[in-house]
Amino acid sequence: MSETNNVEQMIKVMSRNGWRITDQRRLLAEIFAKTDGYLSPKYVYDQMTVHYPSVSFDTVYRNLRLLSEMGALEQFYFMDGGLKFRMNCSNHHHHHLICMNCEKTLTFDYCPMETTLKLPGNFKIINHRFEVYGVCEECQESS
Amino acid sequence: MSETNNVEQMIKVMSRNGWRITDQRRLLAEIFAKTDGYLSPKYVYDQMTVHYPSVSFDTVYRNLRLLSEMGALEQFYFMDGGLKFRMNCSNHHHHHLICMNCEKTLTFDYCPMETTLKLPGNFKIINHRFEVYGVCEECQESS
DNA sequence: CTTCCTGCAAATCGTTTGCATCAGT
DNA sequence: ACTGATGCAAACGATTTGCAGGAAG
Repeated sequence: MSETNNVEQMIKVMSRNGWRITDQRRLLAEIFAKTDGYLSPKYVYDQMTVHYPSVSFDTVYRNLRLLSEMGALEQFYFMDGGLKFRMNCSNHHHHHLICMNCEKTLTFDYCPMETTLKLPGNFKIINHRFEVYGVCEECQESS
Repeated sequence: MSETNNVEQMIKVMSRNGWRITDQRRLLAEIFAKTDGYLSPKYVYDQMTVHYPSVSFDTVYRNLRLLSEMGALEQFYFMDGGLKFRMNCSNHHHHHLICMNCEKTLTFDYCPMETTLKLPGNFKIINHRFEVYGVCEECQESS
């Protein structure tokens, strides 16, 4: 099944970059593999303590940062400025549709920069950000 | 001139909401009136200390927050998660083109949500965010 | 004169760092 | 055995809060 594949792929990325595969890192990979959507450091920490009560917050942070530096995770600041991480689907450009309640995240391919966009000034465009926020079907039902 | 108008308008908003007009708040209004673009709390604080060396950081924060709560300022988290404020042009929907060097900000009216946008899931759309980041003409020249 | 605003200091939150110990290779 | 990873505690930056004195209405 693909969850296991995702775990193995993340493990492989770490190995390839010369990292040691510790229990904490394997657990981290599993947590991200079984969730679609952005996770906060706190959520990841809470999940880890379930199976591994002695993990420390800084280990979570360290590994989250290292994993995003090597491209296995995507890093992202939410509308409220909070930092989140998710598995990287780096192979294609995309944007996100985010549930404001459960924070489940779906990707979609439409990109406003692909249209001929008339922008003011003579900026050299470098980057852009486009996200849609809403409430997903399940969260609408359960309210 | 319009800078003065903007100051008077912000002062009026504060008065109308039953706030006292202190020197610090007048100065705050002047700083925002003479700058287009997003300002960080630190920048605002530095500007205030120029004419008012004894202001404290928490007064700046308090007033920035109060001014955005009553709608005179717009609040915004940048790509790097940093908090910024700017005068509110609330009368029309718009998005921003932001210089990554000097952080000057231009507004533009194009909105990707106005097109017929095919999104996955059955989300109830509530909000969206679209920003373009680049380098403005002046900053391109001076590099 | 009353109430709100300010400035100080201290608290808080999220994140990072230094260091001694521990575990993967 | 060697080196990198962990956990602890402490540092850190950004923001918020409690409180006593000071200024706006």
